[in-house]
Amino acid sequence: MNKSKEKILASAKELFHEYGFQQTSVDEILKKSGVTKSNFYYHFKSKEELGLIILERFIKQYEADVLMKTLGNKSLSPSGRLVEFYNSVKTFHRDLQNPKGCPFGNMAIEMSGSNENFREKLSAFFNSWEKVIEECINEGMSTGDFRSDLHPGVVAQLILSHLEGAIMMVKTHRSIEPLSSGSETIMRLLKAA
Amino acid sequence: MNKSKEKILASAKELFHEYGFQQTSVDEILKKSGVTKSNFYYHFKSKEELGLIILERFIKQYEADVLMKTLGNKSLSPSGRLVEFYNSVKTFHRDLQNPKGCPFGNMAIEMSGSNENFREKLSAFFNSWEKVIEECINEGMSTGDFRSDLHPGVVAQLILSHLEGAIMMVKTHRSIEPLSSGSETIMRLLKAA
DNA sequence: TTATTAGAACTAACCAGTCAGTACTAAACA
DNA sequence: TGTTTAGTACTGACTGGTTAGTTCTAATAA
Repeated sequence: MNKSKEKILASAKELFHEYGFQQTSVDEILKKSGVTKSNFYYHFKSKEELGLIILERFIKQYEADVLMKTLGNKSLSPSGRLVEFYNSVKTFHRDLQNPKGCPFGNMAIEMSGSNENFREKLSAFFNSWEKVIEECINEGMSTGDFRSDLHPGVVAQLILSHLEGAIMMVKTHRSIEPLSSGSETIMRLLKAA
Repeated sequence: MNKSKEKILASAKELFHEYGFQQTSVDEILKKSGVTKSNFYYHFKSKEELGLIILERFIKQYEADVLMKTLGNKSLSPSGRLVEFYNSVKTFHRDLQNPKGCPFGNMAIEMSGSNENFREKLSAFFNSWEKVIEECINEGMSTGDFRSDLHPGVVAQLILSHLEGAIMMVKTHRSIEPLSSGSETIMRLLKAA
């Protein structure tokens, strides 16, 4: 059931990632999904509502499919988890013919200045993402995986900031290099002496 | 002379930074600058041409007013230059009531996927920015300011990626903290043992 | 004279969003 | 059994407004 609604969600998710929220018109979503405009407004009260629903879904999916399976994988060592996390991010961005950037980072830059609903959701998600990294770093400092002369929270913040910036560079230079070489350097800088 | 042209350039520069290129209409630029539409198209053949000219000007201004005066200030030690650079970036973003993000990073995310002219200019600028950082790091490794067990180019790339990501976080969280604490951590990680 | 500016009317495409009405299904009723 | 009712999903035509860009005439400044 709700075949049209799911088609809209799937098409819009792709278009928002590739072109951004504001640069994607409702008509383009309609064209891609093959749904009529009136049906669209039967399922969603506005384009903004659709965008927020897609963002929420994407966050939940990312937490379950990426964060929990890499940074939260307790069967690996803390440094092994971080490496796995970087690998999955690299795979996500390398598989694209022309890199579309981080869905969350793109939206944060595009929407934070003009829409508080998007900004608040993204700010909260970045915080929780940071927390997941922090836990991994904290454990790695105990086990001796990582140097322990820094605050885990500060290191986690640095890792996430760097990741978002590196993905921006991947998109701008059309090359995976800034992410792969940057993540390797982060791993080296974090190694215990 | 060219009073109208300069007014257009100044108004559009601010609007592009605050709302982005695509989200700023020509009519809004006209309203802010007090120039008529026919006059606008007398000076610029299109909105895209205006955007590219503003980007070029902004790059040159940034290289002269920020990069050369901080990272290129040979009267300071290499680590002193890097600290000065971070200070000037922090000041730029802290002075804003609500942070608008990095003009170059914003534009890179907004335009890289849809306009090759913007993407190429931004990619080239990020490369040259990286080179300026690399020179400072390289010299700092010789003087003993920085640890020298890493390639200066790779470190420079990491610094720039992190900076852009941190500014994204400043914009999203509406707080300067990710940038100030991140830059401090970078300085610590780079210190010679 | 030549460069610049003003003004206003215009186009064609696009924008988000609305509307009255249709089609189908399934349960409730009599 | 046949009839009513209700909810869900859907449609095509439409509205009012905005977009970048054009075309004209006429005034003003260097």
